[in-house]
Amino acid sequence: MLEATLNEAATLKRLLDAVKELVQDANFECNEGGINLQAMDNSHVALVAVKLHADGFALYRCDRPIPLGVNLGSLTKVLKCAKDDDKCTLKANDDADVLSLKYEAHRGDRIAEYDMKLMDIDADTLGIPDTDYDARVTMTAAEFTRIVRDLSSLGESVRIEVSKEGVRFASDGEAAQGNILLKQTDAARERYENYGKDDEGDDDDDDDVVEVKQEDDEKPKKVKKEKVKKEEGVEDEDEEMASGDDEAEFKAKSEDEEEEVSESEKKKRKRPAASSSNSKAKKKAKKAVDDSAEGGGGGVHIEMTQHVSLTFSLKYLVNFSKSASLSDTVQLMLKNEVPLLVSYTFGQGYIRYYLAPKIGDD
Amino acid sequence: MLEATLNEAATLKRLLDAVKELVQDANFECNEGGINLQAMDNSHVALVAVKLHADGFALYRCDRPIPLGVNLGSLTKVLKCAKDDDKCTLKANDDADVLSLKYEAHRGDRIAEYDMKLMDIDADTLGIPDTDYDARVTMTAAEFTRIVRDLSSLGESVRIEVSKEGVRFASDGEAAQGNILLKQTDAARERYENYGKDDEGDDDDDDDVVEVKQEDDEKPKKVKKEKVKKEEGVEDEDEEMASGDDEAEFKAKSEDEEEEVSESEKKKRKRPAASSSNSKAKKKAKKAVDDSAEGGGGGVHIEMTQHVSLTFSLKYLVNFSKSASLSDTVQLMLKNEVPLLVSYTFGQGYIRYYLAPKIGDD
DNA sequence: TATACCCTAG
DNA sequence: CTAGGGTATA
Repeated sequence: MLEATLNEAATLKRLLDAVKELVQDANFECNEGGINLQAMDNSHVALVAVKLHADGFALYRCDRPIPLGVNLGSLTKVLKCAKDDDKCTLKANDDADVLSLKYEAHRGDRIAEYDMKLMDIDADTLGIPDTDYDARVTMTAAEFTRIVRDLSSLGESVRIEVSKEGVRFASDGEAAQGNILLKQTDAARERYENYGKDDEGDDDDDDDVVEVKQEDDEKPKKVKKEKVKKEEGVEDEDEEMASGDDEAEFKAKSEDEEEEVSESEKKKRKRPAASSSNSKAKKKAKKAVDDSAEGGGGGVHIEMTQHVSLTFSLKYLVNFSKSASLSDTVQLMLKNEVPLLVSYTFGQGYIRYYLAPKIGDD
Repeated sequence: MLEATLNEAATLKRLLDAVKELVQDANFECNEGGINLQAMDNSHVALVAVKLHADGFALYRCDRPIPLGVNLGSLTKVLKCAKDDDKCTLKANDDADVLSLKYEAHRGDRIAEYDMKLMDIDADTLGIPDTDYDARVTMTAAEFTRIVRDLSSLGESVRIEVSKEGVRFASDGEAAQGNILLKQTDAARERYENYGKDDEGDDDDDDDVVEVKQEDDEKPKKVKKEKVKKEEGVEDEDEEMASGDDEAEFKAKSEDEEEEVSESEKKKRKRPAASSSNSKAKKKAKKAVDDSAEGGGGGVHIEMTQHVSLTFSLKYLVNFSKSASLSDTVQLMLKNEVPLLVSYTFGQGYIRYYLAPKIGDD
């Protein structure tokens, strides 16, 4: 028996927007910790992982783990019937053959109820590698969206290169080639210095992190050659990655293993959504965050242990960037030869995309 | 070697918006005076001429004339990657096989560079007839846009009729016929009395111009039967106009003749952008100009030596009217049997369209 | 498949 | 009022 109430149906709508193009069907794994979704796209090049913390719900109850096999197209249709600010209650029985959605206007004078058929989906629970990334790039979600959309009009793929100088996105196309360099700025560094840190749990206190300051390119301040650690809350089995023809692929485990809620996850859930990324508080947060910079808050914050350069399909990145509606900020985690992690964290949880690099590039 | 910097990439973007649908490829003729573009549409019914004055650029350097053969589709794509307020620098070597565009955010934390392949384009430099038009109609660009868009939903073509009464746009369609009469108003006359005059050069001092005042239809004030002169800054060879099946056509010269910077052009460039049509100053200019009229500044200003009535394809006019983003004001120059000139003048230069009339109409 | 127009959302 | 997404068309 699952019963979960979201104060804003918009959260779900926005989540689905980005995911539904990647995968058609997916299991919403519900347990006491919240709701998780993990799925690969059909070509096994991209993986999406969504987490909605139980305590992000106005009401949450899940007696025992239930996988809800959802056709995302159907769910999108049903969610379209909700107004953005409707209170939204999900209900499913243990046999999980139907998902009931109830939309209530906050004034209480309107109640809509929908029942959606569920399906059995082979649990392709993926092992998400627990990677020690070499670079973490934090920037505004809007800027990331803009960049990948711009470049996608030129070419198929983008090379992302992180150096002390900044991060460079470069694409080659028939008609033109282009590259965008985002420099690290003090404003961005201050803005994002602690972004995502309290999300991560144990290590990654600021001393371990390599701070690359823009102005003294040759002697970055706090270089301690530890890796930029991340992803403690995720199982790290099946680290090997099968290489496809052109792009590496994720390999499905096809086992019914629940992603258990780790200690760090629990810690994360205690965080009082302080990271300025709640959808409601968006404008205000953005404004507050841009104390020194105006309009969009340019510049990036970079933490890195070594120079990385990888090439990715822009089609996927454009898709990922749709999640900008969920958070003002996006983080890119990179390491040569391994999948890129694109992470949007919002008050209620996160959505993370993993994208295998194109091979034979850098 | 060309190097030219625009303070706002938006200028180029807007220029391209209107031109790219008319022609696919065109030469940007760069010389010390600035950048010129001249091209016919595929059917040779319309001709577009763009001028960007050298001193309208924040920085301009062109050692010797270079024709940049540009695929406008590609350039549009590349320009899409610029934010409207980006500083935009164009660079090309003398061999002109690549055009480099650099976009810099004004904050400086974002630099994008694009290289676009250039191509050799047969220089179809057109002889633009130096026409003594019989009527000059000055109106707000927005009103013109509105009119041609309205009428284009009714029919294929519009008859434009200029009389002392005003200017009438009339279209016949299957379902309905409609016509719009814009009367000359004192407000419009005052507003536009000197519009374009300092752009034009030698003659056209106000005494030579036929002022048609609306209120005393039967005895217009200063009728001196000189022609309304125009287009001194343009070569006037190949005046003959070949007539096509339905519409007259422009005839290409197919010679590599540079449009040289005439004396009147040079005078024009000294003009301190006083004509209230800089893209930046748009809202303010419009407001200042609307002292007596509200919302868009209705009414037209008409100068004419004789009644004209011509019919044009609305499709083209709708296309031309996209240039309204460049200037608040548009001028129509008409003379029976010869192409209409639709002219938008903005701080940086102008864009002019010539459209052959439909034959067998009036 | 790419482009243009329309519509909706911010 | 502008921009982005979707749809429809070429």
